[in-house]
Amino acid sequence: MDISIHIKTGIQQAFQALYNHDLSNDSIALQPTRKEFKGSHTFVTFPFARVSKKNPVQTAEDLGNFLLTKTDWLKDFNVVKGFLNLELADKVWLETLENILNSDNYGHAEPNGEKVMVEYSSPNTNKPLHLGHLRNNFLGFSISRILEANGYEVMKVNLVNDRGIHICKSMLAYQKFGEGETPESANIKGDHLIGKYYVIFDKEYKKEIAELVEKGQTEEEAKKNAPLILEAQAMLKKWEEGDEKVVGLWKQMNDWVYEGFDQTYRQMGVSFDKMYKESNTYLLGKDIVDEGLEKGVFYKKDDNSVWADLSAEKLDHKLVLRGNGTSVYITQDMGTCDMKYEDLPFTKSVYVVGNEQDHHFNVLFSIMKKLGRPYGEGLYHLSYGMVDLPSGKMKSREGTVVDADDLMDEMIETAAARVAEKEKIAEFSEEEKNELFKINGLGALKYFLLKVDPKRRMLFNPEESVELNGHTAIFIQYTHARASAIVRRAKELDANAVISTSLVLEPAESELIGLLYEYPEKIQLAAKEYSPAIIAQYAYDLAKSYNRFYHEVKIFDEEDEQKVSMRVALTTTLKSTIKSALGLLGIDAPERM
RNA sequence: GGCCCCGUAGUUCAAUGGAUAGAAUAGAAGUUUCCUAAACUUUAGAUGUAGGUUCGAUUCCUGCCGGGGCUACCA
Repeated sequence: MDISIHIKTGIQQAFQALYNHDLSNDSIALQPTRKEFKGSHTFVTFPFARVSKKNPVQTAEDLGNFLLTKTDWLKDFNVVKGFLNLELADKVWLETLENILNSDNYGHAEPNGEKVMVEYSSPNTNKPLHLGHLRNNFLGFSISRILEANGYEVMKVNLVNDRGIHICKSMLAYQKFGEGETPESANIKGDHLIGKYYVIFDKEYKKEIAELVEKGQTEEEAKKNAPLILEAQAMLKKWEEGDEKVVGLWKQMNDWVYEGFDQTYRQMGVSFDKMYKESNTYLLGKDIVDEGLEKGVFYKKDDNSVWADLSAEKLDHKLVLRGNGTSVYITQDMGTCDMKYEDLPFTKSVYVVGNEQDHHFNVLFSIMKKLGRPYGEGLYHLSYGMVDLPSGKMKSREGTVVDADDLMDEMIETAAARVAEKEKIAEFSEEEKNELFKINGLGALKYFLLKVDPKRRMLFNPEESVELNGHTAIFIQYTHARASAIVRRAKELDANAVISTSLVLEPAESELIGLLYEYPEKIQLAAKEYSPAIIAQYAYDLAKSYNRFYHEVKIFDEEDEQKVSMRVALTTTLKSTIKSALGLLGIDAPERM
């Protein structure tokens, strides 16, 4: 049972009794009391002065007195200006703590019957994943976990861009310069091998352009006339016609790439329930164009091209079918929308895609709504900003792209260097050590990328992210490990982790429970706002509060048996909530480190 | 040009329209070598700019300045 339910119901009753006014549940906003005042929950009365027809202070006094006399969960209250600060009775805290302890999946909602599809990752099969993909994958995976915790049935999907001219570029370069090389023979991951040939294509292509320019062509002409690009285009045409040789090569190279991706995804700790491939979806959507014409959502120009007029939404006019009857990107996306809905009749569909496509999704969603799709209102673009590095911007053309595999390896190495110097893990086996370093390194990476508001462009500092102190995953993981140590020791001592209701809470303890009570609400909020950043902040707040709590408790633990068991109960609770919060971010919480 | 996003301590990030704008890190001063931690305490330091809306604005609205993105019959 959530504490705030008590309070909200009480306030509703008070408004009914005092002012004969029905207050809706949604209009009651409670906020944590500032630490310089007594109390845990604060109700702001300014907005209700016109209902009570009294000044905010008097309103707060009246409410406080009503709650104190008519309910049994309030210990005391104080009023500062229009702020009503509530001090809850000890039994409320104790009940809460007991609930948390007895609940298997505290903070997780019951199934709500709604289905949601989350699409993320969206790699191209012509090159390996890079730093930007890391933010994408972590966001997508974390959002999926958060939605699940909120009771949604979630389907995670990945729409792979496995066809098109850029794929042909890699294929062509391989055909010309590959000499039958394979991932095994070259001893590199499949996706890296393909990426290598994509770079080779670009290099050779540039050479050809330079030659043509020297012969008098303009740069623009040269780009169009270079033999390599013409060959690549011819290859794409053959692929579309189903040419056996081309398709065979395509399949072969795709297999290599997918093998490489699998490895990368496993390392990231993300997974998908279904893979979609553009080679299967790129022809979808033409029937929707016809439908849109019938419904008057689209119109046809003289040259037969089909357009959507979205000028009313400030989105201008958008082409949805070329004059020659072939589709554009958005045609395919419209079709994919419907296809997804057939796979899972969702109420929400989340697209985790970079903010450079904000406009595209505005257009797509607007069209689907106009077409009257039942899921139209549930379409959501989880847009995120670019990730910068201290060294500067990433540019694929200039070879300054940070490879995801390399970065993850480096993170693990750095974490190993930091954690190993602590000499606290001397008794660990090599295997245990490596496992721990992996958990630390990848946790640090995930946490750092997730703690920032997704829509903001952010700076990723690898060094800072693996600090043992500060706002980092390792700090939180370490807190979890310490909590685990206390619980372990308590078990050895046969200390009973049951709460005695006669206990009086020390300030540090009630503060800690006060933090814990907010947990379900935080998750709820995060799901609504699609923000793992809030979960990250919360995990950190918990870990930090543990330091204060720990020092307070230490003073008592030899003399006062009861306080020891309270400490164990609190520690157990803290441990499981930290673990749960980290779990929502896709981060492991080690038992020992 | 039009449209969208972002501007908060030196730096990296917070803040459902609420109280004195929070953390972390770097800096300054002090205590300690005990707890699985070079830790703990104290201190200094910020809302780009000009208006507007209201009991109250980092938050909402308008102009300006700065950064980024989009504005393809590319995907």
